[in-house]
Amino acid sequence: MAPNTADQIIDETIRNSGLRVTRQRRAIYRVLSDAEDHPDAPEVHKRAQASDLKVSLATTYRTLAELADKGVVTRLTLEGEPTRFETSDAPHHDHIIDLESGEVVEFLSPEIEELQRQVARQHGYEIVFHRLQLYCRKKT
Amino acid sequence: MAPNTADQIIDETIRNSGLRVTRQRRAIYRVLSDAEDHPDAPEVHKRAQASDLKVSLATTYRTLAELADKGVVTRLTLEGEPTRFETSDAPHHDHIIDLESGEVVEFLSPEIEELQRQVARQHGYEIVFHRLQLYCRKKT
DNA sequence: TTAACTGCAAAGGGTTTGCAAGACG
DNA sequence: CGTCTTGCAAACCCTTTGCAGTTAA
Repeated sequence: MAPNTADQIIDETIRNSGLRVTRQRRAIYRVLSDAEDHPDAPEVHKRAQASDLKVSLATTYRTLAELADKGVVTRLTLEGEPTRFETSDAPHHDHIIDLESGEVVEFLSPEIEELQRQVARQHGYEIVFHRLQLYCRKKT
Repeated sequence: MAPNTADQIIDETIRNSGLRVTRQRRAIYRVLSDAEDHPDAPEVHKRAQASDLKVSLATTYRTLAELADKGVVTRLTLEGEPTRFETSDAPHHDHIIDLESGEVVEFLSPEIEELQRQVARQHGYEIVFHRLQLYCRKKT
């Protein structure tokens, strides 16, 4: 029977990735699940603290790295700032970064994705993953 | 009268960016000028040493940062590795990263560029700069 | 001459790791 | 219970910085 509550889904996600389910990992993954934005590791740590449990910063880094390696979480590496994280459950998307506010907007462009595949193919490659970031300012 | 030797062009480039021309900066910029690949700062330092002159690592970092801020040099920020550098004199291009060998291949796609502009516009933005990286493996 | 630049060595910031104690399965 | 995980603190790596001496213009 399929899991039905958010918590069950979280546990399942962690377990399916081959890791033991611990309170710390649950708390960390939930932070990303709930996040509207794209927090970095210290920020995830801070939010995880806000729950009942005490999670160390080391465990936060370790867990984020593990989950990212398992593909359950995605690293967002921006120019000149610490790595941010997001869950991988949303469909694939890329990012617009507002240079003034730092806000990050997600977008999806199947046309660009297709052209990327073509470009890669022309060079004898196939894409494993890609990063597309548009550093923008609000149009006047 | 326009500069005619490679060395004169290098000096001109540095001077035009508003910086004094020093032997260190000349050596550092020349390393990037000559590079076929995309070296990081310690590698640029190592190559600059290979010339006559002794350049410190601190100066290498400082110079690369200055030249990047002036737009003469471009930072290449890849996933999980130190920042690499390239001169900005080549026309704009994006990068394919070979995950096996670490090799970086440059490519150009006006179609993708145009689609990017459209996407940004749809979200009320205009692009200041962008990064597109295709992490690939050789097609079998 | 004098403001800009360099080298050195020490500091910094983000991230990782060794180890002993604790918890999941 | 055995193994995986955690917390702590120390270590790490890449990069930046303060300062005294040097150099381009």
